[in-house]
Amino acid sequence: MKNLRIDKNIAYNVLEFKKYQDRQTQIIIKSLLIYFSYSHQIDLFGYGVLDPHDFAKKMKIDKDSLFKKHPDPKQVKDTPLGAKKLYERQEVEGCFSTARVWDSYLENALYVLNTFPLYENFKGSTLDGKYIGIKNFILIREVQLHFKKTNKGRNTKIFYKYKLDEAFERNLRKFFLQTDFQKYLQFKKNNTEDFYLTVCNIYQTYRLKQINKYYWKFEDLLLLFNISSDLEAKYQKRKLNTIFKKFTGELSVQIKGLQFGWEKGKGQRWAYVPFVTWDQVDMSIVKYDDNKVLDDVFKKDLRRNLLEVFFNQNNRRDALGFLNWLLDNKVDHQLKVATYVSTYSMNKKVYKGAKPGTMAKQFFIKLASCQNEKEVREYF
DNA sequence: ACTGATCGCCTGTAGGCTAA
DNA sequence: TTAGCCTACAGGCGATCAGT
Repeated sequence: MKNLRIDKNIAYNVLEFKKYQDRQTQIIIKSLLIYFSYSHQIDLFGYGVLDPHDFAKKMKIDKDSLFKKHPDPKQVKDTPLGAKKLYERQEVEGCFSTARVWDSYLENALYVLNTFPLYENFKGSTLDGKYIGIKNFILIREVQLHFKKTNKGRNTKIFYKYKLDEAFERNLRKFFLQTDFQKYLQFKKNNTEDFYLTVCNIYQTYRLKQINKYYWKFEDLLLLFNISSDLEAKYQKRKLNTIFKKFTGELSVQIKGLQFGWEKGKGQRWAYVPFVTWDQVDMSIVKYDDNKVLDDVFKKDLRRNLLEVFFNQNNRRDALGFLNWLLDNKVDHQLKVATYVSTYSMNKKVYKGAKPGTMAKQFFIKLASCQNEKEVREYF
């Protein structure tokens, strides 16, 4: 799993996540969003299933810390009933009822994600004046807790299902940031994953504009790395330098010529304005990379949409059935072409100038000529 | 077989000191 | 101020053992 596409909002708003209670909760929330993006990308049969054990393993989180009881769950804080009544109800009705208190670290994180929107400030102007505003966006719409008895009724296995917000899902398709999942996990170990996302975001956004330098505010970086504001400035700078050093070492392959440095601000005695630069990238390479990624996105999108159609026609979701259905051009041909065309139109920015209907027909003819699953995978 | 608890090792980090 | 070196300490992780 090399390339992971995530919603750019996550990178633009890394500092926003700091408002979510404690560090552990922030880690879980961010990991959930990454995990959702990851699942959305790879899982053809993805219904938004969250198995806590798999989640912990993939995201390298200690599973005990997920099930541990949160000292100050948001649901308890929010209730007008008071904590005592809330827990009494759970006691009476059982924890597998609507009276359940979502008070483990994981469930609290899910609760927070579902009830606590991110905000974005914006400004604009009209003919006769200016305005500023705040808008919110939420990332998941719905969370369900599923439970079933296992081990002859002795244990209860739980897992969750979630529904992503439409806008979030759309962003995963169109407005995304490319990251390296392994690198993300690696930086998470040192609590520098936020900065990793930020750097990726800056690089990918600015290189398109042919800009190869970006300045930060010193204070913002301190906040990002949880560096105490009481510390003497030179020590703060030293900490930042050790982090910079690590990043240049780790990312020299991905970002050619990556370098961090300091400049003097206006009238400052010492250099305290941090910046990052990288080698200017040839635009033709950028375009080629982008097209490759977008083509990949389109195909995944198409696969997902075709699967929906297959499900609606046959009311089952088995992989083999789907494959056979795909390869047989006699079945639902019109539907398949229509699906191709509608998926295409959602991605049309990339493919403008071509005729989707013709492309669709050619696509399915070539698909039908595949001999086995391996060939299908290579082509599609 | 599966789960939970504990222990100790290892790694990464903070912070002090010094030389340049 | 910066860079390098050193030490003390905390948190993460795997190994091991005990209980169901």
